[in-house]
Amino acid sequence: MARILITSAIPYINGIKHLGNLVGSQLPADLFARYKRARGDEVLFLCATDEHGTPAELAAAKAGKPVAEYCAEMWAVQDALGRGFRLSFDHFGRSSSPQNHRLTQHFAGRLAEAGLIREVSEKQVYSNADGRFLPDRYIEGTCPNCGYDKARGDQCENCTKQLDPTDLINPRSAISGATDLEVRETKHLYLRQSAMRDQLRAWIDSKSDWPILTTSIARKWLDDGDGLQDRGITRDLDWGIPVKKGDQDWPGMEGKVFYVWFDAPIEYIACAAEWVEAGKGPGSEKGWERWWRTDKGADDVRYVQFMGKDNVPFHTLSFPSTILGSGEPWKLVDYIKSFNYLNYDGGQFSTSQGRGVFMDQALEILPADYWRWWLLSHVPETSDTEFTWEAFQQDVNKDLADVLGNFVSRITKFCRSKFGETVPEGGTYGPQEEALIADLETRLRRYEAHMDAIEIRKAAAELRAIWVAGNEYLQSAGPWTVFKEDPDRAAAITRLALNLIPFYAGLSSPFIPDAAATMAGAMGVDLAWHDSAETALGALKPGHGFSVPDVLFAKIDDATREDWAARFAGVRR
RNA sequence: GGCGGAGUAGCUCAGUUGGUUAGAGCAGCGGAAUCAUAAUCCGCGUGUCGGGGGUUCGAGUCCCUCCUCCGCUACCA
Repeated sequence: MARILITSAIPYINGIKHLGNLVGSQLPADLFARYKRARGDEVLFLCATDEHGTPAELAAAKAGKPVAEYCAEMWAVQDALGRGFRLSFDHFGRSSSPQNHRLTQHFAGRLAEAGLIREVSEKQVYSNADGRFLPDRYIEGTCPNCGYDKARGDQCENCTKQLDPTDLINPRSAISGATDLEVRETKHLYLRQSAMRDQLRAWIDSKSDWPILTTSIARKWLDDGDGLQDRGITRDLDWGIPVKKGDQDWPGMEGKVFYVWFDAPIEYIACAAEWVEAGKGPGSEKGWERWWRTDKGADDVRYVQFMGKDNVPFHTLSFPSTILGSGEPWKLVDYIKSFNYLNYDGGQFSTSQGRGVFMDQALEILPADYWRWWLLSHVPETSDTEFTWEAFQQDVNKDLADVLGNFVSRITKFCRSKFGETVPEGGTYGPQEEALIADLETRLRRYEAHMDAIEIRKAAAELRAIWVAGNEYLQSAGPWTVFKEDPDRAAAITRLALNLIPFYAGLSSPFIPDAAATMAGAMGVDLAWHDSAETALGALKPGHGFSVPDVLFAKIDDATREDWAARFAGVRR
């Protein structure tokens, strides 16, 4: 039994995530976690909310709430939506947790002792009206290059020229519009990533099995320009983890907090501690260390991270710098699965424009399984991919309703009408059944291989082919015709077809857990993964009772699809 | 501008280290069947593999160049 640690990139606290966010990390991570658990591995699957930073403070202010209260509420919303999508986190934590405070401060202290932290005094724009320092992109003004009047302090969107906030003509706060800005001196801590460059490169180079998307981004940062740059890890904000060296104060850094990208990945570790302290893990207080400390039992753990491509630099460079730089035996990631973007009907999903489908809306209109199946079978693994309502309707109707749902319906109803609601007795499996079993055995091996390799689209295609094989068999065996001449033979065919349902339920459960549970329940068995088609297809014995389930997947009709397409069009540019 | 990714059938996408007639699903057309959610099964694919040039006995696959789209560009996260 292998031990697998799985983390999904942690979603930012600021608002409800759209389906593009979901499919880019949490959903594929959940698929893998469910699969590995089904195969009998010991899995710890963690996710959390990423709560710190300027956008959280601003969102809270907009909502008229203290930031801690706002984050607590949004955490509850995201937690509920995650459960709605059947995301099977062992724990859904918060980067603002006391555990993360302690660990983040611990890592900073270790890095300081190792000489990997330097203090930098720098000038930053302060807005008196807003009472806060402004990140470069929260400053707007006129571009000195092209005259565009909504240029941001880091870059002009119009002419793409990179800017410094002091370059802007008539600068103003993007938050309030205030022009009462001044440049102030402030002191910050920098993580000396440049000193870690060779160590990081050697580590990246050793990962020959990683996707090109992952390693190429990492190498670009290592080699671009002057090479890997040191990175500021503190901010002048109220909401965050106070800057400390372990449990000691950090002279000169009073009132400052760690940068969200410093503390967010550490939450992967802290989340395991939250899991234990919430009483969900092993009893001992330090039980989480057997997942995270190679000197305390984590040496046999395989750690797999899931994330969108925009997160790769932080997971291949910044977070490993933190871990390696600590000099302590923390578990490093073994495999990074990164994803491209899902586009929405010819453009991007857009939170700010309300364009696309958001997690809460998706669950309002359809059960989670529909979304899980479509999103996972179209997950943007090798390139960006496209969501359209027409494709969604067609694919879901065909795959779930026609191929899988109807298979369950046709055989259970056929059996009920000819033999009653028990697995029929009589006849034996012959050459047709042996051929089917052999075919399924081959397909099952391929399906497992794709799932093990986290080749999600290929796995989905193979699973679908396994469903199709049931219809092919039924069609060629034709029990409805055979029944008239040879009821015993029809009974054997029906018995095998009924046995496919629990088999399909197990194999399908990582993709469509609710329907899988319904299928197993209707057949009066526990949901289980079957390693062998031959064993699985003889599991239900003659006389075993079952019930005809309700329609597993109702079809989406054209009028409904058009209605949704109009409702979620949002505002186009 | 720099770096990275992508451009393959009407649509969404596969195409390992270059090797026989470039594949799958959907959509479309034809047929079979009638157990079933009018659901299934079988058959049918000449597409300038973004354009151009090159290497090679042979290129979707390697090299050069150009075009288009997307992402990142270190103070959004």
